[in-house]
Amino acid sequence: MTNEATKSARKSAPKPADRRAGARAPASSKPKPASNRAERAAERRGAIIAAAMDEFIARGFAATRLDDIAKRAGVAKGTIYLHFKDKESMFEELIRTAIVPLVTRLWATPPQPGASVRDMVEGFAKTFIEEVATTRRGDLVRLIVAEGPRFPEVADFYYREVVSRGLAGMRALIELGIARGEIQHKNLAQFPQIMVAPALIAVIWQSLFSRHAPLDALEMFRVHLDLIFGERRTA
Amino acid sequence: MTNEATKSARKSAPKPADRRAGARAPASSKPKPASNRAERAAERRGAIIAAAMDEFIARGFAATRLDDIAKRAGVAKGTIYLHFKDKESMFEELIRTAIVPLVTRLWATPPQPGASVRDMVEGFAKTFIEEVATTRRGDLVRLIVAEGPRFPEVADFYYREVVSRGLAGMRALIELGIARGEIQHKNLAQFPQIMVAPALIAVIWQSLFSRHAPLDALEMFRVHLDLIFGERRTA
DNA sequence: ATTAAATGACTGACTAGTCAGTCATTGTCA
DNA sequence: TGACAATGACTGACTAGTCAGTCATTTAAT
Repeated sequence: MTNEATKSARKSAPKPADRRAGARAPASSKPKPASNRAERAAERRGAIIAAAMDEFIARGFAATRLDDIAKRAGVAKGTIYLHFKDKESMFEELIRTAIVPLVTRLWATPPQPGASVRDMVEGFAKTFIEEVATTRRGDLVRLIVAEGPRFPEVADFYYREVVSRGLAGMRALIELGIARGEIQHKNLAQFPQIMVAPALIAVIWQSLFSRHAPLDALEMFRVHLDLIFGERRTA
Repeated sequence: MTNEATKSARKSAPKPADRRAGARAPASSKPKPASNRAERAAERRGAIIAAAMDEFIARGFAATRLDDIAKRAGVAKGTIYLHFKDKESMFEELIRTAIVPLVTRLWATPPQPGASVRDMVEGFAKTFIEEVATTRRGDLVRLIVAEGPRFPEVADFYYREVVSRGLAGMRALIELGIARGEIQHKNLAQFPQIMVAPALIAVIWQSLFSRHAPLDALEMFRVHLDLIFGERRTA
C-alpha cells in the first residue's frame, strides 16, 4: 500500500498542543468562553452550520468538502458526525434551519391598519430586498433553486413553508387591494407569482450579473408596483 | 453510506450504445449510416454533447461522471478527450453551443408589421414558454443559474449573448409601445426585466414545483401583460 | 500498408464516513 | 473540600471507495 507514504506526508505538523484549554483561553474573540459542556456543544453545532452554509453556497452540494466545513468551523471532521447523520442530511437540515428564521423575519412586518395595500406590499418588498436579495440569504434562495431538483425533500419543504404560504398571503393582500379598489386587475389574484416575480429576478441578478450591471432592485419593484396600483404621485 | 441522490441515479443503467446516435440520425431507420470518417467523428461529438447536456442538467456539474456521459453517448471515455480538453471546458463549450440555437430560435419571430406591440410580446412569450420553459431547454437556464457563480465565464457569456441582448430588444419594444401609446408606464423602459420576469418564474416553477401545483405559464403571462397594456377586450 | 480514431484498463489524487483513543468537565464519596 | 471515577464531546488517522484523466493497444478508413 502506498498509504504509509501518503500518511506521513499528509500532515506534518499536527500541533496537538492547543486543543481544549489552549483553544479556549486565547480565543477571546468569542464573547462567550462557555465553560458549560452543553453550551459549548451547541456553540460548535452553530459554528458547523454557519460554516456549512458558506461552503454550500459558494460551491454547491456536490463540490463542497466536509474537510473544508470542519476547518472553517474550527472543528475536527468527526465532530460533524456527532451532530449530523451524513452530508446529505446535514444539507437538508441546514436549509430547514435557515429557512425558518428567514420566513419569520419576512412575515414580521408590522401590519399597520391605516396603510394602503400598496404600502404594505412595498414595505414587504423593501424588507425582502434589503434583508434577502442583497445578502447571503439571497444566495440561499439561489442554492435551493440550484439543488432543488436533486433534493426533492428540500424542494417540498421550501414549497410548503415558503412558496405556498407566501403566495397565499400575497393573494389575500391582492384580494384586499381589489376589494378596496386599489387594484383594478381582478385576474391578478389568480397569479400572485406576478407580484413577487421582480423580487426573485433581483435575487438571481444579484448573484449572477451584478458585476456586469448593477440593478436598483427597489426602484425596479416600485415601477412594477406602478403597473399594478397605477402611477405614483411623486415620480 | 453514499449520497442517495447519486446512488439512485447510478442505478439507471442506459442500455446498448446507440441510444443517442439513433436519436440524432434524422431520416433513417439505419442505426449506422455514416461510414465517412469526419462525419462519424462529428456524429460522435454531437452524441457526447447531447449526453453531457442530459447528465449535467440532471446532476449538476460536480456530480456528473464522465463515465456516465460516455456510456450514454455510446462512446468510450477516452473519446471524450479527443473532443474536449477536460470536464470543465466541456461544460463551458456545451453551454455555449446550446445557447446559440436557443437564442436564434427565440429571436426568429416573424416581425409582423401590422401587429401591436402587445401581440409581439405575447407571441414571443408563447414561443418562450412552449419552446423553453416547458422543455429541457428550460433546465438549461436553471443549470446556468445554478452553476453560474462557479463558472464566471459561463455567466459572462450568458449575460453578453442572452441577457444583455434580450433586455435591449425588450427595451426597444417597450419604447415602441410607449411611442405608439400602447404602454402608459414610461418608467418601464428603465427595467425591461419586469416584462420578462414571469417567464423566468415559469422556468423555475416548472423545475421545482410543477409536481405540487401546475402553473399555466401562458395565462399568467397574459395577466401580466394586462398590467402593462391594460385589460384585454376578451376576458 | 499506413495512420488517425477509438478504446477501456489503469493510475493516482481525492474524499465521505469510521472509530479507537484522549481529556476537560461533571458527579460522587470520604 | 479534595480526590478520584465516570462521562461523552472531540479528535484525526484511517478505510474504502470514487472518478478525472492517461496511454498502450486495437480497429478501421483511406
